[in-house]
Amino acid sequence: MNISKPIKPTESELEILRILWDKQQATVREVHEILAEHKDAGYTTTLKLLQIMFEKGLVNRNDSTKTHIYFAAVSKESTQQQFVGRMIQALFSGSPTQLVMQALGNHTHSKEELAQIQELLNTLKKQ
Amino acid sequence: MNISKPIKPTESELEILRILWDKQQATVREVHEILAEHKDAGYTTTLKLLQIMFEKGLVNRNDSTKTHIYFAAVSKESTQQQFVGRMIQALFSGSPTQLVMQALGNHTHSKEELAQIQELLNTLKKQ
DNA sequence: AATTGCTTACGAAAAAAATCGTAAGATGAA
DNA sequence: TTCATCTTACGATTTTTTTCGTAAGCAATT
Repeated sequence: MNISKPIKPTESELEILRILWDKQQATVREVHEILAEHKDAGYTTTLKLLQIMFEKGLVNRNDSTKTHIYFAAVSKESTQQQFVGRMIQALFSGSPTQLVMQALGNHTHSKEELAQIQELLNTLKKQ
Repeated sequence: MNISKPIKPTESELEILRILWDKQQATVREVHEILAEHKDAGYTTTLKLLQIMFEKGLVNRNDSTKTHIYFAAVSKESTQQQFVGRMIQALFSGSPTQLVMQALGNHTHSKEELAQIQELLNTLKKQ
């Protein structure tokens, strides 16, 4: 059980994690190619970032092959939770409800999505 | 109409904005005293931060008195919106619903709060 | 074997953010 | 007036994050 305090990914690290969550695994080049679509930094920048993330324990890698393969070492869910919690503290006076209201009221949701939220809400009300 | 792109406050700037939103206005010393409860940095650090925020347009100040008085120049609401939007993009694949589900399901809400959410949900469903 | 092109490692520079030290002016009390 | 205290301004340092240049190894092709 590794209950060490969660490492907070930086902005750029988050971009990379996003890619890894999406693809499950990727080489530096693959990550870099995707990043390059939106921002422009050199290949070694991406490499270095991945290496730092590896040291921090944000990602794992398989280096049995010459071209290493990287995986996210932190789950999307726990990272989401970490950031949402942070945001609730920093911007919503510690009130999760206020965040829900804001995300619900100021963004569009399809009929199906509203139904999905309703379902969760029903479950919560029963407790 | 000032539609210049929103300045993204840094972590420390956010802490200060929080105080200003709460108190409406404050002197550097007041802000500093409150900050000092939780983190420890010198007075001039707080002063400098406020000065930088003033240059960026995050706060305004009344300097007609020797001891300047600072106000938030950006609203809590728009800043919340900015950060929530960012988070939806960065961590929830652009889906506001997913954020709602997470904030709803993984945090506790009182009976009254759930009712409040239900109310908003009803309004949205009618549209 | 030599060349080309890819890879990792790694130190170091650049940029951004946070912190602090010091000077100088104002104010009020001694 | 003089001293102590508080204030702002501001340059400089420190710390964190991001970016890059270069060296060295490996593999395929010539």
